[in-house]
Amino acid sequence: MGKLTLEKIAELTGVSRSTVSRVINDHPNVKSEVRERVLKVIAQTGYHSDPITRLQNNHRSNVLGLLIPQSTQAIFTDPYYLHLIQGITQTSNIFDYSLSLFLLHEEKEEDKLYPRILQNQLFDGLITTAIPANHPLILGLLANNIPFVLIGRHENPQISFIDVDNLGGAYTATTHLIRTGHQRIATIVGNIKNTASADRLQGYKNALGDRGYPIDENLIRPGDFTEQSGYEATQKLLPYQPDAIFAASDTMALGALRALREAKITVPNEISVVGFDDLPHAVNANPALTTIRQPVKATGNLAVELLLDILSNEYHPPQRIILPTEFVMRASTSSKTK
Amino acid sequence: MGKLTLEKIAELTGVSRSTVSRVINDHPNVKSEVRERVLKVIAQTGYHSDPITRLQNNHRSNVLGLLIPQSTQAIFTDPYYLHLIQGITQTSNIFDYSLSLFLLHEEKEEDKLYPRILQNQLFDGLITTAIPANHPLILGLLANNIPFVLIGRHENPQISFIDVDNLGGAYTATTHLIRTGHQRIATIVGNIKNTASADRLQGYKNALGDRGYPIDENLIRPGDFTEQSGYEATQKLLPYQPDAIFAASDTMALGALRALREAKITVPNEISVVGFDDLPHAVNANPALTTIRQPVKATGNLAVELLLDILSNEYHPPQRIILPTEFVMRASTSSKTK
DNA sequence: ATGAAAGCGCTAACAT
DNA sequence: ATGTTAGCGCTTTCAT
Repeated sequence: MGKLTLEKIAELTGVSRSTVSRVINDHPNVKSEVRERVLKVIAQTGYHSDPITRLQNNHRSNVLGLLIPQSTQAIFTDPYYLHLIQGITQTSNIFDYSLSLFLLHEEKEEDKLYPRILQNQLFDGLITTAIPANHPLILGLLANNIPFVLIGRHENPQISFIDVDNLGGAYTATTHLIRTGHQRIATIVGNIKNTASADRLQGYKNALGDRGYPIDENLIRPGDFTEQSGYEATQKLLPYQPDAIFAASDTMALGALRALREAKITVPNEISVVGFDDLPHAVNANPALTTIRQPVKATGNLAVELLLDILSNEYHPPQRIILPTEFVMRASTSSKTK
Repeated sequence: MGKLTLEKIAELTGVSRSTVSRVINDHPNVKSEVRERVLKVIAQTGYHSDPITRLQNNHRSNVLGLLIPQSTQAIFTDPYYLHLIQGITQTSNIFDYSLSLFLLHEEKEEDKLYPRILQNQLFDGLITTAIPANHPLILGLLANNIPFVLIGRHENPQISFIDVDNLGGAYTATTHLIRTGHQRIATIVGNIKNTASADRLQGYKNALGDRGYPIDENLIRPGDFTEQSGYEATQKLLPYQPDAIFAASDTMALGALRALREAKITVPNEISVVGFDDLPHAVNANPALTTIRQPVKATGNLAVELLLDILSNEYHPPQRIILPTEFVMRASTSSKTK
């Protein structure tokens, strides 16, 4: 038996290919009686139109791509991504899109993957994260007219993105530390390729500046969002005697707590620690972490909705969405003002 | 300017479409001088053949699908999958295939995803894990002639799979415990949907049986590969006074250690503990875990190679690959025979 | 409302 | 070695 094609269905129903095609695509111009007949034959035969040909003609695959430009190792060990991906997966499935996660074993494989992503039109739109501004992939996506949304802000006004208020969150955290009487507030910065890191650092600086506090470069240490980097940064901070540490992620804050524990420095009595994210491990930390909560899963949900919105509209002005953060006070901070 | 097509390239070069097509597909029958000219024009224009049309004609997308029928939550918190996926990603990239991971937010979304996977011919072959025998997806893959390999053995002789010697590994672990004088050897079983769990349990039983030891159902406890399940299973085992516990995964063994620590039972003096996997957290455990090492990453590597082999051969008898395990002795077991 | 026919961009069988 | 032609399965004008 030959493959079941639109043509066969047409033959069996006694109509033309065009009519069958119209039925499949929900075109209005089909007499309902004819539509019924066609649908019945389709059901009986178990016909499915060839997805590749449909893709060729309709430019719709019902697949969304997700690219996180990090090694799988880095992605899978970062609870932020876990939650983000969950949000993205959830909403994709709700809207009947498959999600396809492109994975890199090592970051340097980017060079091979990106051209493939740009060429392969096997997904309808792409979600991507943490890409440096003016990264070639971004330019390629724009040049090839591939619909995409970024997670993380971007200067380019043509680009739709969704981000959280990193600046405001960091500002709030730092201000709280100032208000509660801390004098030497240090910060551990995240991966600098990430705009979120830059924003959190800027929020920290703004808060200090607005209150007339000096910005001491010795109290600013680089990290890369890993626990280990928080640990090491803290060790390097200790000689400068900070009385508070604002870490740009909970995971790094956990590293800070470990370093302080080893140095026999009590938290929050001697040093207050604030994190960022409020992922589940923040509340399980010892002491439970004061942190800035960002809506990670909602970010993923909204990224998909935004992308689908772009896909469904012929005309789509770029959208820039910034989600708010919340300050969550737990046990790792105390007041020095009494 | 219109879209760059094969036809345009032909025109610009002064040859026919067929010739250009032959150049692109590395057909032998092209005079090398002509080939050069065509390639030059292609390079100059930046032409890329339409991937969708190529897919339609060649049935090759250079994309491999990966489906792990678990929630993203379960996948991302299981170090086994992390390593497996790394292996798969690595080899895919080496062979210039993109890897596309299909994700489920909740397991019940399977019903929606599977039909899409079966229809969408957007990948050349699929790798899948831990699927119960005669799962509808398996039947669908067979019925639709979609090339796939399973990670984990399967009865059906048409199916190619790659697995590790779970039976032998469990047998070795249990035999070692017997040889070192343990009398009441308990086991914590993994997720029963998984053939690996069944095999490890069977290996345990075989070892006991072969040495004339009784099989005591009280010493066999179900788990689901999570740390928590190992913890709970151990608590339920304690009343039956085991002197050794063989856990079907390191993660569950870690849970066992935690339960024993809380119960003030010393390992390995009072109870010996053996895990399975030898993922990095095994050696970092306290005490370091005696375990059965399985080559997780190699499993992923080989799964891809096997799949690519199937894709490249017109005739491909199903292959069944079983990788060996190794017994790794560390500090969580001791001898009772002195 | 329906059908005929052209077209999508490519491959491959068939000529020469 | 190269060109001509048909064909893939569908959508979409353009007729009627």
